[in-house]
Amino acid sequence: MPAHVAGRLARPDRRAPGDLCPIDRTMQVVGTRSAMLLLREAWYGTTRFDDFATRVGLSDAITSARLRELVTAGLLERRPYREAGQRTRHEYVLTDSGTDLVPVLIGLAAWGSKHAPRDWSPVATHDGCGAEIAVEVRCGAGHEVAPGDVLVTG
Amino acid sequence: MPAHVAGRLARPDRRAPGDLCPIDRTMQVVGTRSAMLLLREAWYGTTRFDDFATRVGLSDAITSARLRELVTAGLLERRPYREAGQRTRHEYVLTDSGTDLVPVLIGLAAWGSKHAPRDWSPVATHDGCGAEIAVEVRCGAGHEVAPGDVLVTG
DNA sequence: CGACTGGCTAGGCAAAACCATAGTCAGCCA
DNA sequence: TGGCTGACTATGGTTTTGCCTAGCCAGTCG
Repeated sequence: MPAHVAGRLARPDRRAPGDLCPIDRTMQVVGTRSAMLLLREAWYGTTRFDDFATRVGLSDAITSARLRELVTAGLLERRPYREAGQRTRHEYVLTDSGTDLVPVLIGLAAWGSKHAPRDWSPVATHDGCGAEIAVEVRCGAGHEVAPGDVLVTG
Repeated sequence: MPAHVAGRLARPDRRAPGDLCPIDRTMQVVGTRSAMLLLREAWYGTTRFDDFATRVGLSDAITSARLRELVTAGLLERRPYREAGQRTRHEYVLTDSGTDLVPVLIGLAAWGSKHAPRDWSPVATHDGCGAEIAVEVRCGAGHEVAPGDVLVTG
């Protein structure tokens, strides 16, 4: 069931103005495989340049470029740290803005586990409680909302 | 707060095997701007080729290629229809698999509205109830789960 | 002092994503 | 019969994404 659409978006043959769509705007920032996977790693707690490159399987050049983009876009913070007897280095950690994207990561993972299965997928559970987690669409009144029960007003 | 990671994924310097990550697998299918925006349109109820191309602002060539990919990946269904006095045409509609991706679309839209604002963004509400909608991460026991309270076992 | 390591930067190149223009094809309408 | 429309396909070109190799720089270890 499709959503219901009202307002400027309702005419089926009219192009939505370029920067009107927030999905589009988000995809301009994190719409590459490398950006999403680096964010996944940051969510997993990876902070060091080499670990990002190795664990995601990206070249140094792409890792460097993408991390810098994510920092300037405000999803990651680059901050100095010093281990004992080591010189100052930088670590990359998720900002609040980056953390706001975690539900999207979980949604992508859930879709992949269900619709593009392999021998095996990681499982995400509620730490402590132990129950499996999922993303849900809910309204402010607490109802669970099906994709067909959404009204998009533009 | 990062997630907690257990199992094979836990060693910080070990590359996850290529097809291990379901986020990666999903991004291989819908990881382009054009694919996401075409899915958005399908969710909005668009079904006709020209409307997809016009409303998303894509060239015919990309629209054609991407729609075909989404059909073969099982996210859209292409089916014939006939209007009165017209010849048979094809329409593209979301499958159950494609509908499973709607929470991701809503999550991307929510992030864009909050962190990449413009003059104006569309608003998604619960049709009928009228309250604004959001994506939430919840466990099977019904708890709302923060990104830092997730345990990923791989 | 030189080697090694972590964290990059630079150069060259292939593949994918995208655009613009133009053409095709089927059937209905005049 | 010839034109129009919806839905494509084809061609040529640019930009982005990514890989690989190589090099750099700072500080620590031998």
